[in-house]
Amino acid sequence: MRDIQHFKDELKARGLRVTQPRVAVASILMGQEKRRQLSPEEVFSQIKKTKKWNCDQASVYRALATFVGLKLVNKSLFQGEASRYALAGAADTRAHAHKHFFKCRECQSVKSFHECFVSKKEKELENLGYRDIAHHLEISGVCPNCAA
Amino acid sequence: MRDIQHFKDELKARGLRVTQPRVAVASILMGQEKRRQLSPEEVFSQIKKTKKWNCDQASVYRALATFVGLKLVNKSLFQGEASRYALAGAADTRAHAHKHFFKCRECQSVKSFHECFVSKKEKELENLGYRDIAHHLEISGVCPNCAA
DNA sequence: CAAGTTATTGCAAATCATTTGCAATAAGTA
DNA sequence: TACTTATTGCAAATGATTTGCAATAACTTG
Repeated sequence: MRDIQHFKDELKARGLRVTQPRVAVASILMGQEKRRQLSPEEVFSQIKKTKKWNCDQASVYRALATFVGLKLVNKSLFQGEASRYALAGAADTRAHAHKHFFKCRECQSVKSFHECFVSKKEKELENLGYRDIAHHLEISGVCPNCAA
Repeated sequence: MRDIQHFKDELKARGLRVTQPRVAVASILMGQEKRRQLSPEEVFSQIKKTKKWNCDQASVYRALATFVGLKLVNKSLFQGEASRYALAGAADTRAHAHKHFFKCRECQSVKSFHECFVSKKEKELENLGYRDIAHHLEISGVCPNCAA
């Protein structure tokens, strides 16, 4: 699960090619501590640092989109900011793959909640016939530190 | 509350000027049926239709931002789309001012929930010392109609 | 109500994240 | 090893939103 091989297998399983940019993006995300979320720009610059080949931003965007499609990577958005990506949970812990974040408008610190406030509603909707439900939640404010 | 005068009063109360773009933006939003959400572009083109003066997009954006700051207008986002704005609830029904939406990826129809799934969590955070908490939630998927 | 002050505007140009067209390239296949 | 085509790198385009700035119009005050 935490192995690059998993990514390769998933790609092949869908008939997608295991390419240099995809492998690089996957490794970068895997290399983050506690699944830190990275922006495409951050991923890109980390790849450039290795100088293994002449990678392009567009390819990073494409690779990230591909992985999101494969549900191997989660995308989060904070209003007015670049999107951020992080490894999705292991396939067998899908329930915990989804997290929400609080972001402090002062110090930019991020606190994450390991619970999903919407899942209950999503199940309701599914029972009503809704399909392929996805959601994005962003919470912001001023953290206790900065409020003081 | 549903009167343009309310907007004017709020502006004055904060030492902001009652200007042509602001009044126009407020009226447009008030003119929507069931608080339909409009994009800045939609607001702008409606203003242009009146041809009352030579209004600029930038002024619309600024007016909307101003009203959001005054909490007279709510802003919603759907990933990858322009932001959308609608009148906030009346001041005395603040609790219901906040809504969430489900958007169908096929037919683009929007269903709104008159409940907030996050308010409970927000209260918790407030008790922990967090301040000025705000959030944005977007739910998307395929509605029963399109799923069929 | 006229003159003065300055918040706001219209306009144009700039950002910024993200996307796209396309010819060149490299991954998977036969 | 040659072939087919998905994917890339590059460059340019998008599209929403923002910003600098001089001109203007809202308030304030005398």
